[in-house]
Amino acid sequence: MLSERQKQIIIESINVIDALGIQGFTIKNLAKAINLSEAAIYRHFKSKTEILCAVLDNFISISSDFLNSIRETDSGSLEKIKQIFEKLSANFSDNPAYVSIIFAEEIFKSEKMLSEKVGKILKRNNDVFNLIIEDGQKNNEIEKKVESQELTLMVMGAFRLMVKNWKMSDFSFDLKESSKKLFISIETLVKNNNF
Amino acid sequence: MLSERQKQIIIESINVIDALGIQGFTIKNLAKAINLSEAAIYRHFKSKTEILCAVLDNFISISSDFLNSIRETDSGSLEKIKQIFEKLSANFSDNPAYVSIIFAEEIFKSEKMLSEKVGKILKRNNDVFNLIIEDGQKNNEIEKKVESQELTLMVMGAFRLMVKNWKMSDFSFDLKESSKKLFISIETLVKNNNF
DNA sequence: AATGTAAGTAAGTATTCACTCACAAAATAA
DNA sequence: TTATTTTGTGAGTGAATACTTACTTACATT
Repeated sequence: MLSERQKQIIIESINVIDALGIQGFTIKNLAKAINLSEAAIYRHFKSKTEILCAVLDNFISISSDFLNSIRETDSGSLEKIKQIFEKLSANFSDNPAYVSIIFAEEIFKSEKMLSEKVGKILKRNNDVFNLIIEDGQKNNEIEKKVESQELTLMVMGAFRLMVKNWKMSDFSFDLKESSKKLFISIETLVKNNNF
Repeated sequence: MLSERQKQIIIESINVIDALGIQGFTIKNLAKAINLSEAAIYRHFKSKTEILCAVLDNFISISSDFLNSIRETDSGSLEKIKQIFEKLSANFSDNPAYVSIIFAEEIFKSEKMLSEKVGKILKRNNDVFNLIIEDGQKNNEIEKKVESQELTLMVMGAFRLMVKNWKMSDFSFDLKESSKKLFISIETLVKNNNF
């Protein structure tokens, strides 16, 4: 289990990366953010790589719980996608620093173990959407003229690009509102009307 | 104008960033890739930031020419999108290292000027797609139930995610084929059938 | 042949990096 | 109280960083 100090280090690491980029993520800057000596950091993590690893594991565990809880509900496929959009946009609005971590896979290129972990996150998210959409097609809820993998690309891709635009614009629009609007558009396009 | 040596430095910079990430993009590694001394680099660029700046300018000029040439043709909107998809996927297939640069906006966080430049690239690409889609809606070629900005998010977002997946999978599938498939799916969904 | 210049280098500079170590204070256990 | 463990620190380490300096070489122009 993670100690309180370790959790704090993870949170501040995300903040430092968000503010200064991966090049600004140094032990010195991290220690300054926590108001601790550099040496003290090493009482809680044995290396910088281990900190980055913990940052990713933290994200994996949070999003796993969330995705599983949605998959288990007995709502329809479109309703599930709507819930994912709502939850994710709410989370990012509350904690914008997370965006830097989640959409900047290149950050973790330094270590093979880290970039593999990121690859798995991306693949798992893809699989979750794909399963939901496949179910929707079987239930005649979602358009069947287009393969589920292509629909997944559009749904995930559009959401990711929206979040990226939000960040690049310095969070100048309401992400939750945009997210709602995007979902309605997606629903309009992919809903099966021939049934 | 850029000298031959400067062009070489730009190309090798892209290769180094692609291979080692932004953290591995050091003057030492760059010099090694060109087989030149570190000091010699500074005969051609006065700083590392200036090299990164040249890398971005190089990309801007290439893609500007390309996007403008497509916008000027008198093909339909969907045909234009198809051409963009074809051209981009062909370019990435020929020069995979470029993907690292174009989809890794975080690389350029170190300097404000660089990150602004990246923001402008993203916005311009968005505007190009948006204009094409708006035209298509006016001509009753593209579905009007969904706003053009939302369609733009889906088209650009899906394409970007496809390229990202390609890279994360170590280029394990044929990008040009996937791109073709994605376009057909998009066409199926957004084509106006009520006219 | 003499001169100017572009393009190169070896060997530095100062600074920053991740990380270590000897030791001290504080919390916990006996 | 005393002993032990946990958590902290200041002052280092060697390696790496971007960049500079003093100097050399290759070559074109006069």
